[in-house]
Amino acid sequence: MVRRTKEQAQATRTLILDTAELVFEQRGVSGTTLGEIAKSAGLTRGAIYWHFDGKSDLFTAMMERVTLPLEEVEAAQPFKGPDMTLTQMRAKFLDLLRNLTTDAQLARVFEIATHKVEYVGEMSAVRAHRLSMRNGCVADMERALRRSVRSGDLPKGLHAHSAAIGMVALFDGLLQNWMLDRGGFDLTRVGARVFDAYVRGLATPAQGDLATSGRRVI
Amino acid sequence: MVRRTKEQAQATRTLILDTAELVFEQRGVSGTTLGEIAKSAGLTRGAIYWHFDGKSDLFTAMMERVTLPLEEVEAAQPFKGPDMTLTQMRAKFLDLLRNLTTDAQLARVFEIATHKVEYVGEMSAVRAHRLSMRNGCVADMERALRRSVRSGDLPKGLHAHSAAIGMVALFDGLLQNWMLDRGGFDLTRVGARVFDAYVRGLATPAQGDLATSGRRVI
DNA sequence: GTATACATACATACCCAAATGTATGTAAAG
DNA sequence: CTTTACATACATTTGGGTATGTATGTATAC
Repeated sequence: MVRRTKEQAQATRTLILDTAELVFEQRGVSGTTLGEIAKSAGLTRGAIYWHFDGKSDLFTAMMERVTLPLEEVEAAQPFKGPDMTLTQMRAKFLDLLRNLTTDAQLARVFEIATHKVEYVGEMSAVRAHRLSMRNGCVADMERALRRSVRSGDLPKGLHAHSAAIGMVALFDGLLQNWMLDRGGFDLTRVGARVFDAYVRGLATPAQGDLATSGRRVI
Repeated sequence: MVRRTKEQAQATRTLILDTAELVFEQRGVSGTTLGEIAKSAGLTRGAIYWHFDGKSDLFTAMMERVTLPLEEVEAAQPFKGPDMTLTQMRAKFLDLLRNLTTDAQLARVFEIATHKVEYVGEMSAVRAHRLSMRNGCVADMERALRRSVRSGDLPKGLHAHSAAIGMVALFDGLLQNWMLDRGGFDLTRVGARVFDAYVRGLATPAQGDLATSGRRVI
């Protein structure tokens, strides 16, 4: 049997991408050969080379299948992003956490992007992508914080940039730690608690500089 | 010239480890060949195979050269670790951040361990190691938090486990984000601010459950 | 003190499995 | 009849492991 219909061919392409996800996760990107993916999918390398230019192209396609939809959602709300409130940012982040625990594919690809690929050569794009995402999040968060300062919900003296960096680091860290040991804790629940604690801390003015004055912090 | 003295041989071994660090960082662990390392060090693969069993052994030795000293420091204070106060934990974490910005070798190895190796096969040990480190940190932090609760510095209702997870995630996230773009921000300064903000948040009791009751957080 | 014997610290050379890329075959879809 | 969607076959490269060569350090005997 050869030559399938267009729908069948599309199904084959999807099968290759799905299989690549699984094998990449198990053996790492540089550790898996196209032959492994093909065999695991019940195909030959010929099929893969027909649909993709090579491993790098396959990897990119696999990544974009997940990241592009996420970014389209972002792009679909051109004016909301930069103008989100803290509460909206909170909801957005918690949604992301919830999605990670719900959507197995998202978790798999995230796992690959963080622990199963080396940020080097052609794969450096992943790093650049992560960095630009982070920078965007920090910028959005910083705007949201400044907005809260203007509205009086956060104190005037707040160092919005540092606070934003910390907020994003907090979520990224939670996310990374959870990926290190899925099921180790309830990502969404802890995420909410920790977000709220941090924001309460931002809302509480630092009395003197306890830390640097040599006194006990707590 | 061949057969060096023991000191020269030790120097060669160190040279190989140093070179491996640089090449691993540039090309990724699985992307570098022993030939590359040898050539870059002005040696041949024979020298590497004399000192190490292979790439995996070389990698392990390179990691342990950095991690073992760190853990010995830890082990040297057998009773302090579990009994640290929050302030001591703060100092410890901030020291780590400071070291990362100061010690180029530490930063290089950390970069390799986080972005230049795939957590798969023999390299899974790195992941396991990171996880056990994190779990230890969370446990220590949780004890420190409970201690602060007992001393009245933190409120009774504090969910110490979640708070500890958040604290560790906060630092890990900062660290990761800083590694993504070194020089992007002042790691130590932001780290201190963010730690203090988070602790202030823990010290501030949540009034009602603002978040889950549908009201605005801030 | 010197000769001998062996271990050490590499360099060189060879072999082999595996992975990539490509070229070609082929049967059905359009 | 041409193109598509693969499978098959082949050529080339590459890296890892290992075996071997070799010059020197070092210990011991005498």
